[in-house]
Amino acid sequence: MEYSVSVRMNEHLFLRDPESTDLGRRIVQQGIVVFDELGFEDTTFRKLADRLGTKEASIYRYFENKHRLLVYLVAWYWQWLNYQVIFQTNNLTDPHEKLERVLRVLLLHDLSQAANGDIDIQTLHGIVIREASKAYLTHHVTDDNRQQLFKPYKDLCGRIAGIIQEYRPNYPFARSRASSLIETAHYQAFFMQHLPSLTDFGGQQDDTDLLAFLRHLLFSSLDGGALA
Amino acid sequence: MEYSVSVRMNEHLFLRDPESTDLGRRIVQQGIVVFDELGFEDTTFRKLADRLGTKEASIYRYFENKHRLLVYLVAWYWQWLNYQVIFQTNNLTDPHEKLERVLRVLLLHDLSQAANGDIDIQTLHGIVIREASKAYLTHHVTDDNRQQLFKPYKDLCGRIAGIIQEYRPNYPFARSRASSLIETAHYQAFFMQHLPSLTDFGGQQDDTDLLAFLRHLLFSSLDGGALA
DNA sequence: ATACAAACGATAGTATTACTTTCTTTTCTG
DNA sequence: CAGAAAAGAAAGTAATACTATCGTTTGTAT
Repeated sequence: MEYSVSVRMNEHLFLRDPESTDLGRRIVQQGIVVFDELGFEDTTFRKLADRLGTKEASIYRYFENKHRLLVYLVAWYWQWLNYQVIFQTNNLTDPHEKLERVLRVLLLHDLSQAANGDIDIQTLHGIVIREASKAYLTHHVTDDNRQQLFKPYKDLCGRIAGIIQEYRPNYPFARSRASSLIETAHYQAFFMQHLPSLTDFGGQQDDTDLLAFLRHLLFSSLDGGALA
Repeated sequence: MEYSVSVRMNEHLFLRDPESTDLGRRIVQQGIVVFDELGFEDTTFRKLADRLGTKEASIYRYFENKHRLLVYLVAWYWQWLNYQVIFQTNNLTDPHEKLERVLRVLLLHDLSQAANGDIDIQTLHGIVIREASKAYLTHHVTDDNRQQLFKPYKDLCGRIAGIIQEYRPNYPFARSRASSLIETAHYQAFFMQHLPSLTDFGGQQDDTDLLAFLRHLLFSSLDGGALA
């Protein structure tokens, strides 16, 4: 069973394609490790270069700056996740069951073994939870958007919104419902770990309760009654 | 009618209380303007100092760094909002009506005139939408939390969760529901403005539809049926 | 009115960051 | 095996994120 995805990434996401060379792949792989260990703010290309036994200048040949590296990693994650959603819902007919699978994919349930080459999905998931919103919460979001940097995220939202429409054709907020589902899954996971009093599942390792919350929130909004 | 709130802010939020001096108040007031114009990343104390006709060193006497200034502004906003929720729901008995008011407060409906001294609430609201999550999405969130920097946010969530419990005593996710309500209100507003295809109210000025979405999402989750 | 402290202004200095440039050597490819 | 692409190495620059010191102003208590 080979899950390896080799989707082509948008050219604006890098200066030189990191998938094309050994150093490039190591930058991405160790980039994930360094972001995870130091956090986005404290990460520098210098530190990453030291860890790779190379020089800053070499990394700059692949990515304009660390923000672009983050955007690349996050985009890669969304593309991978979109693929997982396709894979897990393809053979299903019941939209309810499809949404159930989407929920599990978002929490990376049963996907840890879906290893992909040298990318550590679990660690990348953690980075997405803590750092992904910094990819778009910038002053230059409009320029970045014009360069299609967020297309993978939009594609994933679009796909989930499509399933929502299948499940309930008259629901008028499919896109917002999809994006809020993804976002809610992530910061609730963050709160659960770091600011537990903002959740009802404080300090748990297991995300069974988080899944229950998301499931109830999703289906009650779709099954529920009166819409303005 | 005087809305002016003079709540005491947590001492860990600053080095010297900015409310105690003229320069301090101007740092806060112009800090909002500069964060709004340049965004958090491109803001520096140097630029803020230039605009104030003072020096970096003077600002450092009030705030350890710009992250702390952001945390201060965001905390101020949550405190102010919490006060508004209290004010707007105090005389009400119907929890449904209370939640309706909460929704409107979150979107700053009918509050623009609730001016507060030299703080521009509308602009601060914009900063909270774009930058607030950077206050806690850091590597040092646990230390910051230990210093109670996020207490105002927690207090607001706690208050809203309390109203949710009043409305539906058996709902098991009141805290998560409250925090996800606040977060959803904010990034949907951000998406609406900057990444409209992630929402169903693309590019609108008016947030009537956003309010409708949030209302439906909230009440369907609370009025809805079966809970696991 | 004066004395004392607190606040502010002004200057300078440091380590680090976020790059860019250039040139040489290695590695890959046809 | 020739040429191109990639990587290594060294150096440099402007800006950032502070810290330290010291003199002057301003506010406050007596």
